[in-house]
Amino acid sequence: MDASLLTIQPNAPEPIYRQIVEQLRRLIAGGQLSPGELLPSVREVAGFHAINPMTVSRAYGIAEGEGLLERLRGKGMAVAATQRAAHTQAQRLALLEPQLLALARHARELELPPEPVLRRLSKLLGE
Amino acid sequence: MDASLLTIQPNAPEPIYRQIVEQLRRLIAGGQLSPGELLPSVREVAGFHAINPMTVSRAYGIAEGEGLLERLRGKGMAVAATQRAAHTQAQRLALLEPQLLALARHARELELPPEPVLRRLSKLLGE
DNA sequence: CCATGTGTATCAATACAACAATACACATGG
DNA sequence: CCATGTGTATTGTTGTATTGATACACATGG
Repeated sequence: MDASLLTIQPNAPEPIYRQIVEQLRRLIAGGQLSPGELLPSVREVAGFHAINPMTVSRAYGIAEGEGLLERLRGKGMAVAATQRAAHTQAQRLALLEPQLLALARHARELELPPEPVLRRLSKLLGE
Repeated sequence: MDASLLTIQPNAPEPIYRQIVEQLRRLIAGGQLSPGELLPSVREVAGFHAINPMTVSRAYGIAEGEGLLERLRGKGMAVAATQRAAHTQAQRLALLEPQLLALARHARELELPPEPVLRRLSKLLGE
């Protein structure tokens, strides 16, 4: 894996370390990261995105605590072998559920009918 | 408007005062709150949701600064008369755009095809 | 052996959010 | 007039979170 695969937005309200964790979770579930695959080092990610190494370390530590990654002493962090190559579609969809719920709630507050929302999302998904 | 119309999640990562502002923005754009309509008082909202009055005041102040609300001295806060009764559908859809973009990006990281995502959202919107 | 590469423990600095307790200016309504 | 209702400025405190700088322990590989 290359450090450029990660997308970091330093100015987003969501903290950087959590952006990394969530992104790792999805990339692993989706199969873009395979079990055993070595991740870029803390310093490599930090240098590439101009952030602090400790911020990356924190993200890695949390991901390890969740069983997403495992430490290879002296080597670095790798995708945990206990992770399946890719989750089922239903499992992956479940990871989107909170976001889908929030979106539906906001659409209701905006009194938006389903169609235009679905149409717009459909367009964004097809790119 | 009743204080119960607002939904507050004290444990959410998003700060309370911003939850209120964003919610007001959508309720006004959607027309559930009409121009001139009086909002529940700071103390009323705070009491109902067991939060600090100053937190509500802060939200009201920001909403006023954005032109969503206006102060009626001695009365309280009301939906600004400059707000149209309801925005056009396109305007309201635009308020969802950031969320839709994030959702599309996450779906791509999960390697999810459009169909199941759209199907799930469709179900949530129709309730 | 030791230079080099891992991750990270530790401490500090900063910012932010929420709460609490007042006090104040203002308008309303009896 | 004045009790009561608005919102808000002020000050202080608390708790949490985020990021950063530094130094360290450890394993690898020549």
